[in-house]
Amino acid sequence: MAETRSEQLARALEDDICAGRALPGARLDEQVLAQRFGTSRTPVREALKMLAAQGFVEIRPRQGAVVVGLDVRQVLELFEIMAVLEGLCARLAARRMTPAERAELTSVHAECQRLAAAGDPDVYYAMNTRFHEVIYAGSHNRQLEEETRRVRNRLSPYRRNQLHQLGRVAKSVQEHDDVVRALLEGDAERAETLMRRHIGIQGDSLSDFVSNMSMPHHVAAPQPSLAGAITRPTIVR
Amino acid sequence: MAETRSEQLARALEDDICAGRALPGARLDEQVLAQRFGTSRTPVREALKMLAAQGFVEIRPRQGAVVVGLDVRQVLELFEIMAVLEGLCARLAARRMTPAERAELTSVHAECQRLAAAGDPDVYYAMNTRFHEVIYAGSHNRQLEEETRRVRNRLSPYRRNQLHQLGRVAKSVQEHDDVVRALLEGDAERAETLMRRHIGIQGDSLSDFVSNMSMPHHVAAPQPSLAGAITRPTIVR
DNA sequence: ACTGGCTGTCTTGCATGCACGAAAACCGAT
DNA sequence: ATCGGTTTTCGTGCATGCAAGACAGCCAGT
Repeated sequence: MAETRSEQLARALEDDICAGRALPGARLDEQVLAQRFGTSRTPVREALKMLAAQGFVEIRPRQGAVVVGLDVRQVLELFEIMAVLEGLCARLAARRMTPAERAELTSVHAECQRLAAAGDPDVYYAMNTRFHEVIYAGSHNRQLEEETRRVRNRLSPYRRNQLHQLGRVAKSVQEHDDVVRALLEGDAERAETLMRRHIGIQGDSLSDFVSNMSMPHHVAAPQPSLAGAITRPTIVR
Repeated sequence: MAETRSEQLARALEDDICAGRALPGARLDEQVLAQRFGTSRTPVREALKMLAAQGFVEIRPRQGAVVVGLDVRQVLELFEIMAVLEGLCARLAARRMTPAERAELTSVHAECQRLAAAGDPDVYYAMNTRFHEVIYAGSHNRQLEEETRRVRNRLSPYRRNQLHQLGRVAKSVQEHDDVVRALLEGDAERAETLMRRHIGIQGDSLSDFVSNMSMPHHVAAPQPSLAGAITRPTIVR
């Protein structure tokens, strides 16, 4: 297998963050983590450094690591990036997807529609993620795939509840439908535009989102310097 | 100052890589680096982990770290990303740049023109970088700014000689001119399109570049597993 | 009571030590 | 001489130890 502990830890911690088990602002204590994972502090530290380099945690020298808390502005900034990245994925996918991939897309999209009708936003959320993943892969651009996924993951603590907006699921699946059509027709330009709109500011999902957010759960860092001020009791799990 | 050694090291190493002092494929020996920087291996390791997380180096467990060597395909992939990111910068900058920033842009652009006429590609290269930086900043989107710079840095080992192409400097500055015009007119759409073209595949800079490249200097990793096969003598400086 | 400084405690940052694994060096056999 | 297997060597991965810095609590002074 040949995977080092620090990598395992990094993945585990990133997962905790993305899944919302470690909330923004939560303190990540080296010793506690070391103990939880049954290692020494060293690999924990290395994992934290990696996550810091990717923007998932913030390490303030001599003050420890906390899960990054993004304020509204920063979230919007990331959405702007997300829109063009996903847009590019769609553009490239329209040109490059293999027949098998197109079939996969169609099938996942159908599943999305089914689950949307079913009505559970959380279940839909999972399939929605798969839908987008299929398009990332369809771009046949690994770097882009990784980059896009990374930004997506950074946002994930904040989008969790997005689909709980009334009617948002229906709208999402409708937008997917338009994207799929463009993709299958090979209309790269339109696919990109539609995807951008789906993710980006132009869709009203975002403004809903913002108004809902203004401090996502309870924590957050309006000023970076305040991020750690609210030192909550190291929950993480 | 409050900056940890591992951060300093990370910046120093990233700089070595971007500046071409550490070539793709070069082995980064922990002990050697530790000695050079007068520390123990620990902060060196942490720095390497950070760089690995950002895609600058690759750490193969138990086999040490090497500067990432991108093959042609991967470079093209990154250019595709670069194009949309810089395009977004331009789009946003067209709308958001302050008068002061617009003045700065104009002035840097003028300087570019002057240096282009002067004829030294390397001097122009530096000013060209500043030009793009002004636009990153003009986007008023910090996340985007960082992200774009990061991708740019990852590519930098490969673009160094790009401008040595005959006539490339003149073309570059001409494209800048078009971008600047769109920016100053506040034409976001056009600014984005032009910038995309400037960076991306549509400009012929890239195909020139590719034909010139096919293994940038001597090293490279067509197959990831081969990356370190060519273990060159740990130059780095 | 509130502010400012001091001290103690605790966590981080870095150094060092040790063991496992991989590559290189070696060696005998064909 | 080349090849397969062994041994040796060396570098990495992780554990541990130690010192400096940050925060909390305490105390004195206003």
